Amino acid sequence: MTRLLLEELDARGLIHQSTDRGSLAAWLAGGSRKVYAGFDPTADSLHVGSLLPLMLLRRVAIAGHEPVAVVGGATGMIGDPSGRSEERNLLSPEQLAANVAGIERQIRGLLEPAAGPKTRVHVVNNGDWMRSVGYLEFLRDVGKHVPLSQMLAKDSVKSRLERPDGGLSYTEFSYMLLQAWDFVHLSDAVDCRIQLGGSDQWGNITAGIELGRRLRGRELHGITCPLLTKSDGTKMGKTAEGAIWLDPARTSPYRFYQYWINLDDDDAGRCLRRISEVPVEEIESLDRARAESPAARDSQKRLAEDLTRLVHGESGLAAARQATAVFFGAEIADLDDRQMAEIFADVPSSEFPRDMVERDGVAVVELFERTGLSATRSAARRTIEQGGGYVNNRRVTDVNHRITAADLAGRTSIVLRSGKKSYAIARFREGGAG
RNA sequence: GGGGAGUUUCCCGAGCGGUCAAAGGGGUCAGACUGUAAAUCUGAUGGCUCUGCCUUCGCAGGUUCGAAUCCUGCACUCCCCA
Repeated sequence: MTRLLLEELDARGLIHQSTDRGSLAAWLAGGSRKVYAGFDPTADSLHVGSLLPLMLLRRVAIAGHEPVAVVGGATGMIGDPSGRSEERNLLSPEQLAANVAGIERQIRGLLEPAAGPKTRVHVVNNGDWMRSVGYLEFLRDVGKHVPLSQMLAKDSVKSRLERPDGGLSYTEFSYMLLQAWDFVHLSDAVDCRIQLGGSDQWGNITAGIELGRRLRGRELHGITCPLLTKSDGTKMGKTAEGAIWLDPARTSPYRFYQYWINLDDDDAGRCLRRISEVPVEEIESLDRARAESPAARDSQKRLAEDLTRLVHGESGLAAARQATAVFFGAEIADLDDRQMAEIFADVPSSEFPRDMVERDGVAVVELFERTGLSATRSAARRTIEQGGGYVNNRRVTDVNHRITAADLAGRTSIVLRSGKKSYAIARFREGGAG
């Protein structure tokens, strides 16, 4: 067993609120304990926003306890109103099942490597125990023990009721009962007595603790961590292009890596502590380095490296780094088509017939226009005349240059670039469409 | 119903017979600088088979060697008086 869980969480600023610290520590000290956190199946992949609870569970595993990840196949039918300003849209059961499956896979992939040989990783779906519970039964066995006054007093409920457009359906209102019952169920089933969550989960967690006491006379514990927001006030993991996902098919390892690289200095420090596994001592020295020479971006690099390796593995990190080198000017040569495809996964590509590059080839300006990199040939000409046109990352100096087979990187492709960051791939295939 | 003002290139906005693809600003795109940031500076900004050619100034027609600029009609917008 490495560092004690609570000490580690403290050192990383991960504890916002918790139930009685003394009994929490005593319970954890008694052996390998189960600790749970829940995940909403709102999509078939988790995104950066879910990294915080996920990493909390990894820390649980690393500290020698057993993480219990609950995927909300049942609660996802309802939608958690906590931290939301509007009523959620309901997902179809099919969609939900697909989401649950995708998320379960991701969670296992991240948690299992963190667990020692004797530590079990539990990934469960609350749909499995909720489905068989009847409505009347639930009202008698659970609802009866939850005072309405307590439910109404929760911030998540109050804030919604106080809104002028005053929306909170009975369905969403009931959400906390389901989550409370999850907690009690887990304490019955696997003796799980601790729940982790973001600070917006406090109300749901305490509801479960309360229910455990009333129904079972059992002491349950809860810890919330501060919500991770960016210094500019926007949500973590959201960019202009959309959310940053953990699924490489949705967000390539390169873009994932770049997201962390581009973080503001303050955010980088906070993320290192809260979601990376970089040791605290190292983070402190990175803090100092950042204060002295922010331009080096050591913190961002370390953060990006740690998280990309964790989520996408060593090969994903290598791909992200290679792509970074290429995107920041490294000449493109000796890359096979497969590597090209990986690096340029996010780049729009167009296909052309092979004979276009035979003999005299095509004019660069035409290719810039046909790939959509430039709106018109005139625009392409201007870009090149001003020194902003690149072929395989080598600046094009002659506006009248023609692309021939000799210019191809790899067997079939060529990488065009306009300015610093607009890329397009042109592929020339035997019989390829124009 | 009466009187007046207007419609310009992505946007705002100058132009009022040739030197107008059309000032200036914004935006955008390149370049330099820089921390893969912000700011700043420089250049470009209708199209093309590009030292030239073609198409643009609400729409249609007319005057003229020549029209975004003048005339006629039409459409739309705005303002003032009833």
